[in-house]
Amino acid sequence: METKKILLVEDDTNFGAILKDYLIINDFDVTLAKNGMEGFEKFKKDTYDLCILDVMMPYKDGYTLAREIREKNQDVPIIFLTAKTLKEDVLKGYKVGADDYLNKPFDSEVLLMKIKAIIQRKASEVKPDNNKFEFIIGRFHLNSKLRFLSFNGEEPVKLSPKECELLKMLALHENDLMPRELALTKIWRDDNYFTSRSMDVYIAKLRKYLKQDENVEILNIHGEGFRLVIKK
Amino acid sequence: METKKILLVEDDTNFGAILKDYLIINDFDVTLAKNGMEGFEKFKKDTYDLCILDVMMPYKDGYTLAREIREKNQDVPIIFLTAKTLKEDVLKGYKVGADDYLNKPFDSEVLLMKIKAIIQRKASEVKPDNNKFEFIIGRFHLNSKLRFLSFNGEEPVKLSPKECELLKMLALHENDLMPRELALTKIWRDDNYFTSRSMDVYIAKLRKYLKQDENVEILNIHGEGFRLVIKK
DNA sequence: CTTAATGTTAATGTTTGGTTAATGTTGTTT
DNA sequence: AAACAACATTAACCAAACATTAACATTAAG
Repeated sequence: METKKILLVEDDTNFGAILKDYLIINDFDVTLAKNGMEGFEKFKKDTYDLCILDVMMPYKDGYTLAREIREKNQDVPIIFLTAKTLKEDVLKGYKVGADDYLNKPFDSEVLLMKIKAIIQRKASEVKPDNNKFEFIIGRFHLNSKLRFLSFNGEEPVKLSPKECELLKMLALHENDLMPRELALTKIWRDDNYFTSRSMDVYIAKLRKYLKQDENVEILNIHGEGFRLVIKK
Repeated sequence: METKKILLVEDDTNFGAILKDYLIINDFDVTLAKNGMEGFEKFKKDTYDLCILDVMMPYKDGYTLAREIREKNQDVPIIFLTAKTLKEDVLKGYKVGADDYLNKPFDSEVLLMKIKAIIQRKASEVKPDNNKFEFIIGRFHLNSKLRFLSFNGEEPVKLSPKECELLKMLALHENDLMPRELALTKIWRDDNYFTSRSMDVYIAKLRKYLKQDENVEILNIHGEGFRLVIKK
């Protein structure tokens, strides 16, 4: 399974760092934010599989942050950490859309268990939503579930995961701009010089496949992204 | 929503009765059992939407009961109630296939919240037909109840439990992707490096059986899962 | 012009899968 | 309680698939 990204928002710097390290050791990709403000900024900049929020924080508490996150994204799982055991708080947390609730001090293994359970659960829920997997691209036919690309109904070629996701994303923006940044944050889940170059390599690969059909091509929009054009 | 049936297994008669009444007031149809034995009997006799099991019980503890229930039914949600907070117990519970874990004393509203969340979640999960147990796979015939696999109507071979479940799951996704993760979470109830390798070993075993029929094969979709293809 | 962005191919690095065999585990028989 | 049978997991080794990085060429934009 690919490494999952976790946004951890915790104002206790010490505790936050320890928890972050523990999660990293357990194969998660963890981003730590020290308060609600920072947490929200980081949330907007990237795509996370899970958010772990401390409830009691200065400036912006966990509930408020959770509500903001929910506005942007109804699906990311949220786990609250809290020292309080008041049931009103627990209920409030669930109301805001929490997936789970942990009282401090908690056992790290239990947290790990819950994280795995929640991520797994979400994975199976998201599937039906993600169910568009057949695309017509000129005389090509893409099946992004089986990662098959066939030309003119011929024997299909197999695409690699990245090739496939990228082509799918281009197809979703057919004849329109597919921003570079979008592909990088959604597919590469990271936006830097190297992932960007890696993406260019994949564009080249896709062009090679697609050149069979002279009416299909991937154009670059300098500094912005790419455009899959399909002439008719 | 129609009334949901809950099986409540709790040896403390007093507490059990109170909890039962509370749940009935909240529109659930509750069956109370006083111990693991009785709980299992009642489970077999009816179909429940949820099981709430006390962990500490005489004769048959909650874990053992959960395991027996899981053998019969991989899908019913199970919630454990326990006075113990030992992490080993919590982990053990999750391993047996628990959906949640509540420490006594717990707040009844919180329990209600969890029950609703869990029932809703299960309802939204797509259910492949679980009662089906006869499959035609090319010239093979699989009976997943008896765990028999026969070729061309010849004398059947006996499959091990894991071989059988895996083949069944592949057959349920005939010619389509059977995600790795699905098999791991449903059959192995755990998704890690070792269970994943274990699954690969079983794929190899199945391929050995299936190679008698040149029109049947198990293909890999790198990083995603497997595909049982049946050429016609 | 000059710089930053992109195009492309090849080389290098990393992860996943295929397979067989050895080792654990569990429950049953002697 | 030793031996076994049936099954499951782990180890080990290899190959294939995939992804990233490097290197160099080309192009767009100010």
